[in-house]
Amino acid sequence: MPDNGLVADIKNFPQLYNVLSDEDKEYLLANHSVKYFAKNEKIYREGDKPKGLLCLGSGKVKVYKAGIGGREQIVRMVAAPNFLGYRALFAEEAHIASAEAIEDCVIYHIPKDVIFKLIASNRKVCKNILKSFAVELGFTRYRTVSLTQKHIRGRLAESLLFLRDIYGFKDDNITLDVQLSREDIANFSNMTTSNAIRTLSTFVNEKVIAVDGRTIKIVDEPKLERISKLG
Amino acid sequence: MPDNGLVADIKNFPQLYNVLSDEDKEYLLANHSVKYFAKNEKIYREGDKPKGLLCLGSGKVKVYKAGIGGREQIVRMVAAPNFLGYRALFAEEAHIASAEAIEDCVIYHIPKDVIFKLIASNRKVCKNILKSFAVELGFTRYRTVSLTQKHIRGRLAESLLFLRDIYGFKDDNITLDVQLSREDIANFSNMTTSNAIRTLSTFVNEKVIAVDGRTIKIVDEPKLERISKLG
DNA sequence: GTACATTTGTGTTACATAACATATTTTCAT
DNA sequence: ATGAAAATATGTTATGTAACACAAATGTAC
Repeated sequence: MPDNGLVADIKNFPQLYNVLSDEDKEYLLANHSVKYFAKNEKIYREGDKPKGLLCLGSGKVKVYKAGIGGREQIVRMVAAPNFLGYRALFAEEAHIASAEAIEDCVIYHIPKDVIFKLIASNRKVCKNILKSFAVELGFTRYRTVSLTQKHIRGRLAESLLFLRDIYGFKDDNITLDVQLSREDIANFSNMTTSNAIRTLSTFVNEKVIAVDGRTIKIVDEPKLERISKLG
Repeated sequence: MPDNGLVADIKNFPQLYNVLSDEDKEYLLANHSVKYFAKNEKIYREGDKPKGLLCLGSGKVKVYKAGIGGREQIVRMVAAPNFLGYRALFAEEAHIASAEAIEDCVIYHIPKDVIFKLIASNRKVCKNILKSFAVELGFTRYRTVSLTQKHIRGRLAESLLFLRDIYGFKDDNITLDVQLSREDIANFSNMTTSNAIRTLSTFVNEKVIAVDGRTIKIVDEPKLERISKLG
């Protein structure tokens, strides 16, 4: 059992469980499995065929694609609770990205036919999945524009703000509640690791952020927003 | 009436009409409207609230976002028949992109409550929309990686191949069945207009394509694929 | 505790591409 | 037809960032 404080129970996955009828709840409880993934463990790989719907119950996950020359691009950072790897399932294709735990994770696996039955019997399930898609497509399109058009400083600032939006702060309201390597930060911001390190240093010098190892504090949020906006 | 040879009838929109029960078909026929858009006419704008589901019955549409300094980025090229502007509807947000007809278009408009009723009463409608989302999210993620990582030649080659995939060839099996300005090609390929023009010229010199005004012929398809792959 | 691998940090160089300038051609309104 | 505006074409320069090289710090295995 991972020691992340959360009970490994699909009842804690509101997007799905909370909208079901009592009958469907029973059906779901009897027809899903719980899986644990350790930090750095791969959850699925590009090319794998999805066998069902994954729900991230607790932990954090990065979803990334191999680009030109093996350079990896992180296309999604996932916080719990959230659907995972569902694009390939509903497109009826193989996965076009890989997913890796960046913290110990609990994942609920719902077989393909089970989730399709639930979608058919419950309109809210369908609506929630549609909404997840719609929100994620919006995010992805937004990112396409900013990753291609913003300069390094703007891209990095934006990425830090996204990490804040996705994972939030620790109790001090300033420390990002996620630990990433410089390489991950670079792959999320479409830049080389060198440039991510260099630009983080610049931000520290400008007192926009504070860095201690992999711990990042956002010291001057308005300024970071400004850097992100300006591009 | 636009002279595009297609009958303006939602019965010709298979993703939706073909999967409905007789009862739902009647309901849909009685509860939708048909709209015509001339070439270059805006269909919706960033910030508009969607009032229903749009279905592109005939014609061609570009969907684009305003980027840094007003620089526009085409995020989707749409061929008929296809859903349009549905992301904002299901995300329950305003449009984050604009849509413009690049040819005369026929568009069916289905009010919000009508489409949600159809989704609730028919599992195939839901499945088709989920699939549209899944496919488009896949496309968008793929694009994010190639637009950020490929070099100019690779990006342009890939864009031309996407136009082939989306709109196909004319009867000669070589001429792309879509007419775009150099600026649109640039905005679809994430480069300046100058560089789009320059690189198209290079491709012509290398006998990969042939250009006559806005008409583009793909002369050496394998070579174009190679340029796209290499990046 | 030492050796080794990995991650982080910094300076330098090379290069792709945006920005700019300008010319030419096409389109369109009158 | 004619002038104005828009689109297309091409050369030059400036600049941001990747690539490379290397050093220091940190983590890990034995």
